[in-house]
Amino acid sequence: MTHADALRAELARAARTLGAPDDVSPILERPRDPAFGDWATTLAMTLAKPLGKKPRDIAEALIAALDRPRVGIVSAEIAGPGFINSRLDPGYQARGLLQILAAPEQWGRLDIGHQRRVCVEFVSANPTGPLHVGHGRQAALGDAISTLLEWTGWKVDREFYYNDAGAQIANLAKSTQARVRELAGHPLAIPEGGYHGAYIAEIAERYVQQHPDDRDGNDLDALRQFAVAALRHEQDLDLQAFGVKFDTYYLESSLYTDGRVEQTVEALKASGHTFEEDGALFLRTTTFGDDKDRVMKKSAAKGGDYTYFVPDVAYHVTKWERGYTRAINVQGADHHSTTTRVRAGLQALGIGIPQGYPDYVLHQMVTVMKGGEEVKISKRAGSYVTVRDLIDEVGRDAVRYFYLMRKGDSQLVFDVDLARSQSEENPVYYIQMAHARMCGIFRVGEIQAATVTGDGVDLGVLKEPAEQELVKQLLDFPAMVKGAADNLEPHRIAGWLLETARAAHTWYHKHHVLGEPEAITNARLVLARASQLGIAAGLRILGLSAPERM
RNA sequence: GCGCGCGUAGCUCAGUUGGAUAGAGCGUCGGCCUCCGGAGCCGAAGGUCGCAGGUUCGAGUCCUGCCGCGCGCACCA
Repeated sequence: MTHADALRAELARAARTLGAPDDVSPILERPRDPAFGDWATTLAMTLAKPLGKKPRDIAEALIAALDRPRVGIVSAEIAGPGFINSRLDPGYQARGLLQILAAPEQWGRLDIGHQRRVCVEFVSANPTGPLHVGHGRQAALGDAISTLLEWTGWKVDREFYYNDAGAQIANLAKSTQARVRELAGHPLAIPEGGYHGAYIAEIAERYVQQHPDDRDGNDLDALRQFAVAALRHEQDLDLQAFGVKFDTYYLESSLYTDGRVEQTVEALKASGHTFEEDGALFLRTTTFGDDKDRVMKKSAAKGGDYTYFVPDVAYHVTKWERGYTRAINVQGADHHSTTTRVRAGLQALGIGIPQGYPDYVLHQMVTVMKGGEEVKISKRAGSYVTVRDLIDEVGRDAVRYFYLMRKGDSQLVFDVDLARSQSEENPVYYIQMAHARMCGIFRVGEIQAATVTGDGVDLGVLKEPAEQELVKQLLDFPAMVKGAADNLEPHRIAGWLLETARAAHTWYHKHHVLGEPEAITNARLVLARASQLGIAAGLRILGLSAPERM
């Protein structure tokens, strides 16, 4: 239980003595201006209507009813239309830091999920090329969202869905074939819609080395397997460089080989939500909110294949059957039309899957600028910037932070030159520097940081404004983690880290820890240790390193 | 045309679920190194929160209508 929880409970108790309903839930805010105090509540204003009294009168009665010493309040006053601004005893407030020192691994963790299982699917790139900057955003987002859910008590599996079946893979095989034949002296003939990137030619060269008996590239099946394996390996290396690990790789092709696609189609037919028209099989998705019905199986004239969303529905059935009561898919906004279709398919099956299943976190497009011009991302034309290009140029931590510092649903302009030139000025170094500085204090003072527990230390001496700001900022962490997890918005962590780093730098610059009177030094060592641990915790959620020196 | 997202400082973006005088980074300008790391600190300039209405004690935030940008709207994936 944090201090804010205790304060809310006390406010609610006081409110009930005035006749407020039992379920009253006071809202606490940090005032924008510290001059207003440490906490503000709008409780009196929200009670004005139900109690039929003026906000300021209610505020007065509330203050009188509060057991102030119990929650460390030293002063409370009414402001504006009915805010109650309260100030806390510095020592009382700072004692919250002891929670961080006592159990650093637990700090900021909550149990909302009760270890229920959730599947977070992200990246899921077709194995038809290396990962580009758009996949990078997904990798950073998906990984951070997964970690946030772990911190709030969910049992998370990170899953990568391989679209290793279908038309794009056929294109890949034929493109590789064209390159193999080029090596054998034939004119280059990349098929319509094929892949032109240089990496295809490299794969072709290796194919010929390992398949000397097929210099003319006649074995399309072997070409396909070879190319897919090569590109999966490439993508694995990209993810490794980015520090992202998956628990499960699910292959689309397996849905065909184990009969799940057929089973799903039969079940949908049996549900009565399908119909045939012009020789094609349709799912009546309009019943479930779609704006038109969708083809499931193409007519014989068009090849008779299933459209892509049919295996996608079968795939999501497996998520449900594998025990994930919650599923989150991180995807680019260009795929947003699929959400309606997949959900419609799952509803049509009528097997008890909840309506909003799965959740989607859609992120807007990433535009790449290089040399002052937009780089058009086209795998087929072979012009794009890969995740590994970025990592090589600005470093893993900076790339991750860059992706995560803004909300997913705003468009992201990734200016490669800027990211590179700013690498010295990048906020991530500012944050990591704050962490390193805190570590530096212990290094210089030759103090084992872990031995600082705060036992017997009077934290009431942390009275400087810069100290109190830093204390409040650190103690806000658990609430901020909860907000970020509830909304699946890791960028809130990035913002918190920046503010915390700023508060830490300011404090560090104004006040010394070592060489002060013993009582001061001891209290400030607690604050330094708590800052170091708090910043490290935030960095860890985003998948960034917390260096002890830079 | 329809659906989703976005429009906030010169640029890139936050804005704690409707709160008080709208913030940060970069850029620009001006200060600060005997001092636990200057990869830092302090300060200044810079805003019609796209436009117009509405809801209420109170709107950048919610509703409606416009304008602009992006992405979707296949028997492509």
